[in-house]
Parts: sequence; structure tokens; C-alpha cells
Amino acid sequence: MSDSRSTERGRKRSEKTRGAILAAAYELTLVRGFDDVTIEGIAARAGAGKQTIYRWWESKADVVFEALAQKADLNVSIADHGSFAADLGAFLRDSAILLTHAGVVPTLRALMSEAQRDARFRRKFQEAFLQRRRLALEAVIRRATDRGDAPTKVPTDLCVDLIFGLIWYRVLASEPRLTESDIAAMQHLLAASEAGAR
Amino acid sequence: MSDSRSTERGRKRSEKTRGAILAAAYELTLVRGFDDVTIEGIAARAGAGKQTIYRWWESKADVVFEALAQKADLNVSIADHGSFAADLGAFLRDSAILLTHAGVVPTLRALMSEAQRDARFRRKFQEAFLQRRRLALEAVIRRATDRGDAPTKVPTDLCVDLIFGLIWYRVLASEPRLTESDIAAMQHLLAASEAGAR
Amino acid sequence: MSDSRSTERGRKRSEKTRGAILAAAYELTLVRGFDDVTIEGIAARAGAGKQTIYRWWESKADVVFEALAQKADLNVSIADHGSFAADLGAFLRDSAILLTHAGVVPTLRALMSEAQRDARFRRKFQEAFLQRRRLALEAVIRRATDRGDAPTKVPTDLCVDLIFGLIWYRVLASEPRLTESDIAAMQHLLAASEAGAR
Amino acid sequence: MSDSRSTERGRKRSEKTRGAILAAAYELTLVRGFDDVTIEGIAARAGAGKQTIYRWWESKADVVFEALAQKADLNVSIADHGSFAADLGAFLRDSAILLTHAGVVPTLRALMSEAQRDARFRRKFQEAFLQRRRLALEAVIRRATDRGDAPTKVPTDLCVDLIFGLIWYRVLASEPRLTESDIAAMQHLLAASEAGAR
DNA sequence: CGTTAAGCGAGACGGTACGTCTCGTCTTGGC
DNA sequence: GCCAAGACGAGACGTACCGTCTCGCTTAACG
Repeated sequence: MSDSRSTERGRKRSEKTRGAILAAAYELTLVRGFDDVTIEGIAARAGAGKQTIYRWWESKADVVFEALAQKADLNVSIADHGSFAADLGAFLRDSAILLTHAGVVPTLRALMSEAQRDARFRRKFQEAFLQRRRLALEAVIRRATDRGDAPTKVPTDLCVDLIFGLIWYRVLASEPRLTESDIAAMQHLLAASEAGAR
Repeated sequence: MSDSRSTERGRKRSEKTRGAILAAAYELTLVRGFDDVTIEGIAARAGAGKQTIYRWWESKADVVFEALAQKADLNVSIADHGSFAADLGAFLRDSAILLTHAGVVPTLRALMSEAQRDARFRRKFQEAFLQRRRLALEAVIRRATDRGDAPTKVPTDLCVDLIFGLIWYRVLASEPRLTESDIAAMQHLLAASEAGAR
Repeated sequence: MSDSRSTERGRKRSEKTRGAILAAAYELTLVRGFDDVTIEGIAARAGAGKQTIYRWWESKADVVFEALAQKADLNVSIADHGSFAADLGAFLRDSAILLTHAGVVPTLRALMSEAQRDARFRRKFQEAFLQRRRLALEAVIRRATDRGDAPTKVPTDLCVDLIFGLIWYRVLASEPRLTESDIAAMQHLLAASEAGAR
Repeated sequence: MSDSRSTERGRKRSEKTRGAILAAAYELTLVRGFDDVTIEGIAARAGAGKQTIYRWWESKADVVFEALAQKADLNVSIADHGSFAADLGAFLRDSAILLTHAGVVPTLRALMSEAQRDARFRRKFQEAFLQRRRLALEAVIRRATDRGDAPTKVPTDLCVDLIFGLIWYRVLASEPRLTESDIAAMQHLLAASEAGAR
């Protein structure tokens, strides 16, 4: 009942072509920007047929997202730094550094932009990217709760939304950076009073 | 000094046509969504020539933005409610209500999405929309400073980014709502401790 | 040596579409006249995309010319009537009859008009239409030379230009007809004196 | 009853503007060619309003034709050279020289081309240009008849059509030239037998 | 070991919208 | 009323991509 055919018949998917398409998508995105990348352009650069792309991906955004995901490690480090303040600082500092890498900000903007236009991609982006980072931050807060220095004034959800909101707002709507004094203020706001209570 | 040209020459811009174009843009955006709106479609519905649109607006985003700006009052009320906590609550509550209006969330998403793709529109959206709201919030905080109940732990800029970040992140990346308990927590986080310290 | 590419790749040209485009071009030219025919109109009537037309033809004139060429046999009968006078008479009479057919004169005018505006189409029209008819007439004269009743007073080239010049001048600049007395006079001028000299 | 108003009211037509428009039309036609000349282009170069052109001329062809007519003397010299052969030779030689002038052939082609597309301009071109030259040639033939050396074999109309047909066919459809041997052959064909009869 | 069912590069196809161009008309204010 | 200026409705232009559809291969598992 699981699968009508016992084994797959016919020619296998070409891994070589798959790689060429993702590489082409990645390179074109860096050079031309997401908007100016086209399926036809990717196919031409990869030496692939358009149909081959359409057969395996649902949209340009999916190809590019997979191409980028392959390059960038989407997993976030959540090593224990001993206190919530330190963990929060490390998380924010990691994010700040990420934003300084070439191509990262334009790419984040393009993906979030695309997520606003295509509901299907929105879900995919949510699950495959936003949710992963969210879970990491939630784990940090859960650890703080266990440890006893959690930001008790704010529910976890709101706390997470505030942190990601800050980062994304700066990326999308103002200057995409996070200074040390920003980080210090965030620590003070969300972690310090608890720390001071010790 | 008054005007480079002695007098305006030639036929005047047709206010009737301008209105028809903005109305068409507004209606089509609500019915079809920003992405499916086309310049040709707007021109056809407005009974205007395409060139007339291109003569006065630089892009589809500009037309739609002006159409929406005409409908929605972009000025934010910043009436004095006696304390920063109350002012903040009023601001957040206003925003929460705005998000419940039909068509507002899709439109905000589309405009922010477009701002990520077109640097020129990005600046315009910044200045004509985001900056206005930012100034309103900064005025509220300035009043709190004068009053003596400002959130001294966080610099004004960061405070504003946190608030808008929260709202926009919910609109763009998760559920576009702001509950009463969110508002209470925000008041507690940014305003209450100061108030309580007095 | 036979073909640069080993095999033809990709989808084949659709003969059905080609026919539909030529048919649409032919019908529209008859009904609306060459000037009012547009590429968009042909595409719409043929149920084809504009690009499909641009892929295979260089201009509107090429499409219409091919459409007409398909309908009208461009080969001219040069059956031997025994003498140059008779051959010339037959040639002129054939031409006279052609000019009476509905749509022929407007079409000839439009094609010659277009040939004046577009150097590339000029060459094509020359080679694919004018030259064919010219060769036919030259063959008639060559036969007369062999037979010994050629119009020796005038070089072949000039003789041919006089005959086509007369027909085209009537089509383009005055009344597009050729009467029996015109034909008789032409025979007398170009053929009779020689015949009489025998 | 001829004119309801005794005197013209309002501002008089500006002769300065009329001249500027014709000059602009002439220059643009030489530089860009008839097809690439536009009403808007003429108006811009003349520093005139488009309406001023539309008020006084019916089409681009009329403007350009008037501009060219102003420059070129449309009257043909029909000085008496003593015999039809000599008169014919002079006429053809004049025409041959005209065709060597820069800009003449493209202009003739453009005007004849335009005459095929616009019935109104066709009539105007007929009357103001073709007919003038035709009358000149007819006068030459009439003089020959009076003199007694007319080409009696061909009716005047056909004779004229043959001569103009030759010239126009060479201009429109082949090489726009007329050699001395062409001229000699034409004299021989249309005039020589008569001359020989003397 | 041949049959057969994918996958593949290539590229033609019907569409749709783009932004530009020019048309001929209309409107304005000055002459 | 003529003029320069220039906005207007209209609509074709040629281009760019879309997503789909053949083509004639190549590549396996199946029978």
C-alpha cells in the first residue's frame, strides 16, 4: 500500500545535473541578485533543460533556497555559556557577524520578500529556515528557565519574536547591523534584572 | 527664486485621470493582490493610457503605495495618555487594530516585499511610511523622557526598533496579531519597572 | 559536409502553426489592407504567440509576402507561341488578366511600397518575385534571338525594363490596366518591324 | 458668398513658423530618411507645436512633399532641340542627371511608396508631381507631331508611360540609372525610324 | 538481452506584461 | 484665433520569461 511499484523504473535522476543547477542558481543569485535570476538563465548556465528544473522544483525560490541552504549551515550553535545573558549575547553576536558576510543581507531580503508573495514558499521558508532558528533560541531560553535565570517578565514566544523582530527589522527596513551596545542593552533588558537578583 | 520657469506651459495634469488611476490601482490591489496587479490592468480599468501612468509614477509600487496612502491616514495618533505605559499601550493597541482590517496585512507584506527588490522604492517607503511612524513613536518616548518615566535601560533607537520589529516580524514571518497579553508584557518590559521604581 | 549539427534537436517547428499564421496574414491583408495588418493581429487570428512569428520571419512584409506567394503561383508561363510578337502578346495579356483579379493590385502596391522602405525586404522581393518574372521574360527574348525575330534594336535588359516599367508604372502611378491596343502597339514597337523586315 | 467673413480674424498664420517646419522636415528627411521622420520630430526641431503642423498639413507626406517641392524646381525644361530624337535625348539625359543627385532617389522612392498607402496623398502626388512631368513630355511629343517626326507607331499615352515606366522601374526595382546607350536605344526605338524616314 | 519507462538537453509553443514610441486630439496660457 | 507646450487615450512595437509541450537521445531495471 505504501508504493504501487516495487522499484523505480527508468533512468535515475542525474546528480550531476542537480548539482550543476544548484551551482548555477547560487552563482547567478550572487552576481545578478535574486530578482534578475530566471529559470531560463539557470538552465542555460547549468547546461540543463528547463523541464529538468520544473520536474524537481516548484519555483525559482525553491531552487535558490536549496542552493543557498547547501552552502550555508542553517544550524545555529547554542553552546552553553553559563548564563542567559551570556547565551543571549553569543546568539546576537553570531547573528551580527552573519549579517556582515557578503551576500547574506541581500539574500535574506530576497527570500523574505519572496515568502510574502508565494504562500507555499512562505511555509517552506518558515519551516526550513525561520523555525530552525526559532527552536534554537527557544532551547536557549528553556535552558535559562531550568537554570533559573530566564526572563520571567516576558513569555518565551514574545521574547523570541522581539529578538528576531529586531534583527529582521534592521535587515528589511533600516540598517542591517547589530552593535555591541545594542547587544549590551538587550542583555540588560531581557536578562540583567534576573542576573541582578542573584 | 520662486520658479525656474516663468509660468507652467502646456496642458495641465488631469486630476480626474490621476484619481481614476489611483482608484483603479486601489481596487485592483484589494481584489487581485499586489502581484497580480499590472500597469496595463490599472490603465485599462482607469480608462487611461499606459504612458500617462509612466509619466507620473516610476513603478507599479509607487502607484499602489500612493493609492493606499490616499485611503489610509498615515499619521499616527500620539495623544497623551498620562504615562509612557499608557502611551505605549495605546500605540500597540492601535497597531493591533490596524492589522485586523481587511486587506491591510497583505498590503503591508506586498509593500515591504517590493521594498526589498527595488532600492528606489525602498527609500520612498522608508521616508513616506516607516519614518513617519517612527517619528511618532520617538515623540512618545521623548515625552516620557520629559515626564521622567522613559525606559532608561534602552536607547530610544533600539526601543523603537524592538517595537516595530515585533509588529513587522509577526506580519511578515508569523501570525499577524498582537494580543492584550503581548501588550501588557511589552508595557511591563519597557515601562513598568521604571514606573514601579518611583 | 551534409549538416553542421549531427541531428536536429529540440521540438520541431509546428507546420500547423506556420499554416495558421500564413492563412491569417493572407486573410487580414485582403480584408484590412497591408498597412492595417499588424503582427499582433496576425498572431491573435492565428492563435499563435507573437514570438512564434518573430522567430521565423523578420518583418510583417516577409510574412505577408510568403502568405501571398503560397497562394499565387509566382512562376510565369512562357509557352512558345511561334513568334516573338505572339509570345510578347501572351505575356502582356497574362499580366493584364492578373491585374484584374481582386486584391492583386493593392497587394502589388503594398509590396513594392514596402520594398522602398526596407532594404532587406527590397532584396528579398527582388529575388523572390521580380527576378523570377524577369528571367521568364528574358527566356522569351532569348528564344526570339535563337529564332531570329528578336527586337535587335534594343538590348535585352532595356527591353525587359521597358515592359515591366510599363506594367508597374500603370499599377503604381496611373490606371492599373493594359488594353488590347496597348498590347498591339507594344508588339508593333518591339516585334513587328523585325517581323516585317523578313 | 465666396467668404462669409469679410476679413480674417485673430492672429495671422506665422510665416516664420511655416518656414521653420518645412526646413526641419527637409533636413530630417535628408538625414534620417522619410520613414524615420516623425511629426513630433519635425515639431521639436522647428520649435513648433504639433498642432500647428496638423492645422496646416494633412499628413507627414504633405509636409515633406511641400518641403522638397520648395527646394527642387518641379518644372521640366522642354527647350526645343530641333528634333524629337534630340528632345527625347535631352529629357532622358536631364532625368539621368537628376537621379545622380544625392538624396533624390531615396526621396522619390519614399514619396512613391507613400502614395501607395494613402489614397489622398496619391492624388496629390499625381497632380503636383507626376502630372507636371507628364505634361512636359506630352508637349515634347506634340511638338514632334507638329514638326512631323513623332513616333507614330505608339499612341502618346503609351509612349509617355513607357518612358516614365522605364525611369521609375529602375528607381524602384533595380538600379536607378540611365546610361548613354540606354538613351541612344530609346531614341532609336521611338524616334529613329521616323528620323530615318526623313 | 531486448523492451520499456523514465530522465535528459534542446528548443518551439501559446501566453502575458513589459516599457517605449508615435499617433492625432485636447487643453492651457500667452501673444 | 494662432501659437508653443505638453498631457491625454490609444494601441503596436519588439523583448523577456513564463510554464508546457514535443523531440530524439540516453540510461537503467524488468521480463
